[in-house]
Amino acid sequence: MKILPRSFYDRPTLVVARELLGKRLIRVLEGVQLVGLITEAEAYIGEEDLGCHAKAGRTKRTAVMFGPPGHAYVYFTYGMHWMLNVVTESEGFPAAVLIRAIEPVEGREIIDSRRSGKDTLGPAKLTQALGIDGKLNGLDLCDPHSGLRIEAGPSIDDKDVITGPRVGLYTVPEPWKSIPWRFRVAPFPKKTTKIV
DNA sequence: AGCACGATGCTCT
DNA sequence: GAGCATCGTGCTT
Repeated sequence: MKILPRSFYDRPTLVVARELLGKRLIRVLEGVQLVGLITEAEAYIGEEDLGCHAKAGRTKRTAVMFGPPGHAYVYFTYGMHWMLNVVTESEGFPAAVLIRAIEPVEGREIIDSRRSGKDTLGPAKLTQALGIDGKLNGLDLCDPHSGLRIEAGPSIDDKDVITGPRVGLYTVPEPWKSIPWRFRVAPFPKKTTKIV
């Protein structure tokens, strides 16, 4: 119900990436609401960041990142995968947060069937699970009637947040390759620790 | 459990 | 024409 306002996104990208953890990602697909809690995100910040698509400047593909905050930047890669990002910072400054993983909390049956019972921990996995593709590029996430939007969710304590280098930037030079702009919620323990 | 690899097409040089 | 902000499979330990 509490949709995140545009001011949430109009802030430093690292702050937005951290605070997106635990938020409710809502996708309305064929009239059914699917919801996942965001559990992993990465920041891509400006033309100086050589891991960010905006390093190439303003192109047809990166135009959305240069636009106003609170919109979806959805792009296609590896010949088969869609990636979901949310645009951050003021209009004119290209930056975004890649959503890398969700934990399904609503519409699980549909999500599971779209994933053939497999997990949603991975940027291409969650877009497949929620039916997100290039048609949603540029969509306003702050519009309560959008088929894709983000609402407030459970707060995540700092002690449960793990940071580290962004994933998959094999040929990106330092310091961008290793800079710790990845944020994820510590995995829920599968087993209680064995006491001897 | 961990690594290597192929799939597959769009974007920018 | 090269390079991808990846995933699933299949093979090795």
